[in-house]
Amino acid sequence: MNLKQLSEMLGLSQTTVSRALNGYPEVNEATRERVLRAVQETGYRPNKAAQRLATGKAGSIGLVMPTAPGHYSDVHFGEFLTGLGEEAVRHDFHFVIMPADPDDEVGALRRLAISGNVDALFVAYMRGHDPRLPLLKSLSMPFLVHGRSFGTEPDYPYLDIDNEGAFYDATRLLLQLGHRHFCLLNGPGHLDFAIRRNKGVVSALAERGLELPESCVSHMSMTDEHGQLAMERFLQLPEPPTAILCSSTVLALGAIRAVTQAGLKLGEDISLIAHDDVLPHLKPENFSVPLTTTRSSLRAAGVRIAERLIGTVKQDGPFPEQELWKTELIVRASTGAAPR
Amino acid sequence: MNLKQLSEMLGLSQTTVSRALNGYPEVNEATRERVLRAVQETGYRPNKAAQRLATGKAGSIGLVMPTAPGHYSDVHFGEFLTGLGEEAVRHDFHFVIMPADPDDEVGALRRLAISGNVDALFVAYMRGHDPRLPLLKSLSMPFLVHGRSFGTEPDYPYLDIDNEGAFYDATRLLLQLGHRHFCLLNGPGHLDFAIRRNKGVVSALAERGLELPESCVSHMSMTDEHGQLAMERFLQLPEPPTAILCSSTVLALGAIRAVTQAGLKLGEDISLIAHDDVLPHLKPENFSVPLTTTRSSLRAAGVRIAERLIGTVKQDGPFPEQELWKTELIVRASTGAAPR
DNA sequence: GTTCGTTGTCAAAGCGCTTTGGAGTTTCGA
DNA sequence: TCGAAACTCCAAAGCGCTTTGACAACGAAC
Repeated sequence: MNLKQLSEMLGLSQTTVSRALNGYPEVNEATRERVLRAVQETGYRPNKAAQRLATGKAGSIGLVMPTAPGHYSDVHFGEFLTGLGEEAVRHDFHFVIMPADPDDEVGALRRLAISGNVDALFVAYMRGHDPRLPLLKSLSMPFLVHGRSFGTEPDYPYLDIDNEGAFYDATRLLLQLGHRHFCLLNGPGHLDFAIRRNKGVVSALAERGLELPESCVSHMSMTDEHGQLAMERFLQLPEPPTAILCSSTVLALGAIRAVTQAGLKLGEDISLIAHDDVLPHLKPENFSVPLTTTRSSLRAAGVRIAERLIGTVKQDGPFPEQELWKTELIVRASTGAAPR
Repeated sequence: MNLKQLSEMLGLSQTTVSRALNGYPEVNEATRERVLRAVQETGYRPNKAAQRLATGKAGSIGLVMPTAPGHYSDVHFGEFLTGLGEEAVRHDFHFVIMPADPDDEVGALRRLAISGNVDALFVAYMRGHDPRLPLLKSLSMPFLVHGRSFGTEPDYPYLDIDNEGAFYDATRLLLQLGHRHFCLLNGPGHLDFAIRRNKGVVSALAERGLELPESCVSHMSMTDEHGQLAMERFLQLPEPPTAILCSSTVLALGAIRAVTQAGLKLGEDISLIAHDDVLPHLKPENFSVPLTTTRSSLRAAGVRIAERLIGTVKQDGPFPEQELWKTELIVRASTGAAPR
């Protein structure tokens, strides 16, 4: 069933039917209702490709999903996507996901943009000096980035959390508890959030005249396995840490395993604060020793980003160009006074 | 830059340029190279919407993502998607993801199909008597389901793992170890895999004249929190279990927490076998007591499904209509002889 | 009675691509 | 030398929709 058939069936022109469907005023209410009823009965749905071709819009936002045989799927990605979807469904928007080799993200993004398949772009996993930013700016298509790109002028629309502040606050709390030996279990070093969290820790330590030696920082993709490995290494250090900052509850999972296996008690021998993205399957309050965390909901960020992006496409704006969300520091049992 | 501009630039007709690009034989090799070079230089990319309108195909597979404010994002979903993507990227296919209220999955699927946005459909999270199946069959669009639908004639293309066999084997192993009191920590009861795993356990027990009382089965969405709750309940039973079958390593995470907190030793006081989807962030060999599992890679299933689906669209087939993958039973330390 | 807005409708152009049905050139065997 | 068979290439139609510009029909205003 297409427009032509529908309009012939109704004895109307395609113009009138189209207008009736799209809420234009210059059509008789009786006619409009007749059309609407026919649509109900026939189950007619406009062909999106044709609609897009004619209008240039089709209610979709595009994103690139890095993927390759050895590439870890990221728990955080799914959670974020759910947030995006939660909002998108309210506006009858959909996503076009272009899988891409991690080495070719820029190319994939360009292809996606000029494929004419999407109205707006979303990018995440920002890196320092991210090469996608210049491309996005040159594209004349709405976009929004989740996170920021360290080292790039922040003159692009983004939504980020205050990673530096979160880890600054967390470190400060641990310092107040008397800790002096810190380790940072961070995400991949080229990612923006990792850079900023690092910075937060370093500057809090610097206020007390302390440093964060390179041997006390680990940069790895955020799986529990990596958490365990890194933690085991930390515990081998000549001066083992009593305080751990951790970029994800997933990493913490592994790290705590290493702590326990070393016969140490979390919250007593060693304190740990992790960043909590509020993953529904991994709640910090459910850890055997409940985790002190910096918290910010990844899903909520997804919802908000979809809201802004869709609003921009529909020109519902104006939206703030840039948003920086504060995190909450929630104290539970995994932090305690430094052992002496 | 569009076809018209490109062809004018080259002094050729649109026909010839189009044919040169799409590998048709009736074009001079020299001309083809000239076209290809121009494409390189200008960065021309055909408009997908137009392509789709003209051909009816556009290299995309569609799926519905259930999502709502209270709805759990599923770790398994992300992992599976990564698998799909891994294969799709090789064929320059992309996904169209339509988020939908969980109550309206059938409607969303229909809308997605007749939107003309996709060449093929994929569905998962199959339920018993799944209402999407009749729709799919009536749609005359290629589709593939992950899993099966209990109670429906299996006359549709699917890829599934042998859930019943897996849990039958697992139960049998535990029986051989002397266990007599079983509990099953299963996924949501309306889902097909949960039904079949239940069946596997029941039939293995029946061979020994044992039953699985309703109080010994839990049906919950697969989060570690639910795992803990259910396990706590099991441990309160007048006759507490010594053997646990568990539908996911995520559930196992919580269950083991409950076991430990109850002062019981995994692999001694209580044995547990979990199904392992090979989630990269949750490896059974890394649990404090390594987990005995039935294993089948979710990502591999994603790759295979994309392969079949894309092959069908491109008519590369023939592919087997139905595939049933065996799982592996891998024995680690979480299973041991029944305590007496 | 003519003129002028309104209102409701339509025919046709156009979005960027593929594909059908030729048509002009060469090539080659008879 | 000629006609048939390749080779190359092209003009135009068509995919299903939106949107522009025009046109009747109808009162209201002059």
